[in-house]
Amino acid sequence: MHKDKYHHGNLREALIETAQLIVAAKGVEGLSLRKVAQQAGVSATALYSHFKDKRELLAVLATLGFEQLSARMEAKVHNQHARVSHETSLVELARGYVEFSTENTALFQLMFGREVGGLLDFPALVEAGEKTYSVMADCVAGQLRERGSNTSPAIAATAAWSMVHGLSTLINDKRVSASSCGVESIEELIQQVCQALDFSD
Amino acid sequence: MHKDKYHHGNLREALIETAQLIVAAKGVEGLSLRKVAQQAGVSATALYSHFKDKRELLAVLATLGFEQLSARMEAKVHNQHARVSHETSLVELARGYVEFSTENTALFQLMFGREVGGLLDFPALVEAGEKTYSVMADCVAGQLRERGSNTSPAIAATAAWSMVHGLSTLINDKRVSASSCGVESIEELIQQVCQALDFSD
DNA sequence: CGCGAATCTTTACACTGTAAAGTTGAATTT
DNA sequence: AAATTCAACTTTACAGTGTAAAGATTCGCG
Repeated sequence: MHKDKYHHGNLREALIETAQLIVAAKGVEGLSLRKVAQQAGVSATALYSHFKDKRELLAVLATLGFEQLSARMEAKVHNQHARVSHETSLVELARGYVEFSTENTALFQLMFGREVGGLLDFPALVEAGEKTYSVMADCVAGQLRERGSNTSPAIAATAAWSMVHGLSTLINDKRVSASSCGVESIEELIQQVCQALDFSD
Repeated sequence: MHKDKYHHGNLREALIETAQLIVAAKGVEGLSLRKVAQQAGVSATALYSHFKDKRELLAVLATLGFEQLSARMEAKVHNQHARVSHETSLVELARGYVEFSTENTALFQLMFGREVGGLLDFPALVEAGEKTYSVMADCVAGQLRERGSNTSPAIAATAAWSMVHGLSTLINDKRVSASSCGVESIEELIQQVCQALDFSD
């Protein structure tokens, strides 16, 4: 396919893929530039021709993560009417969010972790994050409209995002589980918690 | 006071204090054992007489953080009736939580960050985390009782914690702010968001 | 073809956590 | 009181990290 282009191939993409694999397998702290380089079959510092920093590589990974997350949530919301239940689309969106965070624990931690906190000087990353927010905000706004609520959409969106994000974090940190809440599954937990938020059906 | 005990003084406490200062000043990634040692006026590896690992030192910091956080929330809840407003104690508790997270950003990140995620094998840390949870759970349960709600206390506590924790995280990551939600202050934001949770007055 | 520039390698350095062995001095035993 | 033990601390050492600097290679363009 896309082999041996200029010098060795299109390194940049290869490095990103390798980095993604390492993060998924060993977590963020298991990612060293030298391992990425070695696993991509290239010299230790070759990376610096394509990325300014380790930070920049991480920023790219985080950006891709946000894009994945947005796509996941949108898919959930749009496919929602094909499902059995009469549940709210926010519940489905929340499921997408939580699922993403548990299926991609390390990436999720990277996206919201300390390293990215200081990475807000990467425009693409900021944009991807805002896109994620807007998916959530649109969903919430639609729901408010449907039920003729007069709550501020901005507040409601923030409340929803806070709750979904907090729940994801706490579940991943094993501080909360289905059994600790007396329900059968994470899916049910999400639905119940959304109900407490007064946003379910 | 407590100077020059055995060999050099009570190193353990001194190291902890130094580490706390460094974390507060430079963040978790700014903390290296060698800096701690140097700043405490001791050899680079002296630390290993009192801590097995860097992880263990971090676990201690996180534990102290949770204890601080619990105390802060409890104080807020108990002093609540002395305040002007007729607000719910959960709102006050949430303010305590968010305030703590913004006044101790780095520590908060440490407590819920990746390094601590893998630190659940420290019993004291686990216990301190559960204590924090129980403060929140008690507050929520009391409130449910007051208003004769039939929501499950476990679910309500999880919902409340999720929201408060998520909100803290998002504010600290600068993904949310008072102005982005169209309100004047963080205090007001918290109150509004709690209201959306259907837990305010 | 030749030249410039991008890509990649080599080498080097300061810094990290921590293992291992030596040193010290206080506490306990005899 | 002298000897011994043992925890606290230092020294030295090593492998691994990010990254700066300078050299080598090969691509694209004039």
